[in-house]
Amino acid sequence: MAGPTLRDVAKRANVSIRTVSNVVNGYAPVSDELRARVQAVLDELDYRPNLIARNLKQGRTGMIALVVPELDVPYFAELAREVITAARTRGYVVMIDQTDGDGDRERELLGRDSRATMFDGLVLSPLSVTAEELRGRGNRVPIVLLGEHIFNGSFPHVAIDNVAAARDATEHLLRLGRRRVAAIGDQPYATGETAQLRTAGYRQAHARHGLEVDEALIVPTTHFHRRLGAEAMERLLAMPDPPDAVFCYNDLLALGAIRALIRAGRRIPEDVAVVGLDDIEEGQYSTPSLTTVAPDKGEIARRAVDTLLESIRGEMGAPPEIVVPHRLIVRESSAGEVRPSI
Amino acid sequence: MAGPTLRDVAKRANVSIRTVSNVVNGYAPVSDELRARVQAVLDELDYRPNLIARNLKQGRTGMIALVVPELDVPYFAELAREVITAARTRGYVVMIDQTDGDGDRERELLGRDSRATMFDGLVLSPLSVTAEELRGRGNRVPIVLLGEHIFNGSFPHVAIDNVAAARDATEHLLRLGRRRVAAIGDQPYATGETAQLRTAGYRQAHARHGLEVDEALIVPTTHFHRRLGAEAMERLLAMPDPPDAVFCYNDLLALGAIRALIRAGRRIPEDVAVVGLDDIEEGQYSTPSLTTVAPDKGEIARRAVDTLLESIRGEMGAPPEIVVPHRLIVRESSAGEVRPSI
DNA sequence: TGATGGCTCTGCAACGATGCAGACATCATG
DNA sequence: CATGATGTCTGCATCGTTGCAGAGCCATCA
Repeated sequence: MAGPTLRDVAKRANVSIRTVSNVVNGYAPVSDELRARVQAVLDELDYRPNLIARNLKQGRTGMIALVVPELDVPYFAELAREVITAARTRGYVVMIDQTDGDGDRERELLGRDSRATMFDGLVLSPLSVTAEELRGRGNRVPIVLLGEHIFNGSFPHVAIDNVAAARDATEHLLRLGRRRVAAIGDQPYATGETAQLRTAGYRQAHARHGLEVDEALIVPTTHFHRRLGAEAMERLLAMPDPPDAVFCYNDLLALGAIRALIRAGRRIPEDVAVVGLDDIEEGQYSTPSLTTVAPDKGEIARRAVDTLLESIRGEMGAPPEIVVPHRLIVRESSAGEVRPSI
Repeated sequence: MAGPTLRDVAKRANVSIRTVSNVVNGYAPVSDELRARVQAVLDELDYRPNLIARNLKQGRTGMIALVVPELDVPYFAELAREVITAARTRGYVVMIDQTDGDGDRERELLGRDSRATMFDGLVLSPLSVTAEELRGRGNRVPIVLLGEHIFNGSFPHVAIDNVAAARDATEHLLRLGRRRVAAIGDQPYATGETAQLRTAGYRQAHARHGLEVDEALIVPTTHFHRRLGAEAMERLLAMPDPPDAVFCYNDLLALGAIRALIRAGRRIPEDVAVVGLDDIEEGQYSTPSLTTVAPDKGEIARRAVDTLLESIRGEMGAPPEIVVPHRLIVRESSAGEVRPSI
């Protein structure tokens, strides 16, 4: 199973190991004649460099790790794709791991037996691990954080402006004349910073329009999955004074909500308009297609990888807080007629 | 940046490097007193083993690579999740790469500069690379193939029975009384083996029911994406005698077809019943929810990883052809009333 | 002719860990 | 007391590669 090494090639070609290495890498000058002879033996034995040995010598692996909560959540799958692509164009490959939103698994990464040392850097989309934990564990692997946890400037960090994104989504609904706009996805507890930022944006939009927020219209969910979106929508529909629009904190919640609305016989957007956030491809083909706030995922991935590589090269000053643009994409789920404002 | 090595710890604790290694690994007996002293220094310096060096010495990395066409295609995302999970429980981590269905990128894997040698094994879901190419390149990394390319027994191989799966889907529609069942997704060219197997199953179902296949109802597509499913459906609807059911070769095509049907004002399943294949989560929440043939993805992943690990340990005889079970899941897109057979 | 420089090519050491064989001390046994 | 067994601990070699310093050799030039 084990292939030939530089030594095997050297012996067969009657040259030094070093010369074979030079031929393989094209580093030092080698006469054409000798190069041809060595190359012939390389071909004959089908030599492949042992990358592990090379990595040890050079102190780098050319691999970065991407850690996300769940790879089969479309947002993360689409993001992972972009990260892999961005890394590839920069000469890196990507190991992917999932934490299943399990804080212990996130912390494992920082522990003594973590495989993190095999990677030149780490892109982490954290759910529950805190900045203190990250800092405490004197981990030696450069890290870039993704997503929207609030980190106090200790780590480089790439995200959209969540407050603005939620405000844009909500204002879109208010401008359409909707006056009872619900919000699905708040997470009013320690690890729910992202959700709380979105709730803040939702409130800002109301404030800008001089409207009171009906607290009963803010429905928390423990996760951002389709089923929970559907359940939340059902609860909203059971209210005596149900909403005429709903802003869901991600597209999956929105697609679940749409499903519940259709099952309940409501028309979208005539009876209830729906807006999501993430712009997953599924939302383009759902019925109705989904209005959403689209983060620039390619840009998130590229900035994250670039920042990580800077950090790996030791070129980084203060950890940057990178804000990536987003934009509202209006589709059928909110494109219905505008009702007259009161 | 570089952390302390065994040598640093040994020097500080006044013991041999070897003893520190023994403490770290718990290999050889070390007296309690000495162990405690060494452990204290390990903690003090926050020693982390250099996994690359360990890998070099042991000749293995504990990493396998998973190569899929597109990670943001839900089927592959869900499969990747299962592979990562299966690998983790067996002590491995997973590097993921995408080929974008580009044959050259698949072949790169086998080339001289491939990073494949960094991994203990490779799970490959090939689109265009052939068995000959795989065999030709004397690659030394154990491989397991996923998906349904026909490989002539040279490589271990995990897949569902595509003919049976397609037959089950088609028969389901025929049993509902549908008589003009279309097929979307044939690929009548070299790299379309999977699609061709599904077409064969589609024909078998018709034969079993003593029905002729209307060749005009078989619509090929170059890829298995939503947009192409919608376009194919539009073409079918434009026919003078349009279908009353459609079997799509994967769920994305089916979801695209559903989208086109709704836009055209057709009722599902009353006017046209739809069946997909893959059982991606999205199909549970679409409107209507999607009848589909579900491969056991967890089993595919587990068998693939187990087979790969056997191969890595050199315990493999003839390369196994593993067939994983599938089952039909009936949902709204085909659950409408049964028409009387003619 | 001898010094100089450039071009090739080589051997040694090192990256940081582990396998192996053996050294040494201690203790029990005949 | 000699012997062997046992339990700890150590040093050397090694995994396959690359960095470094330098050894030859030839041509050039004064």
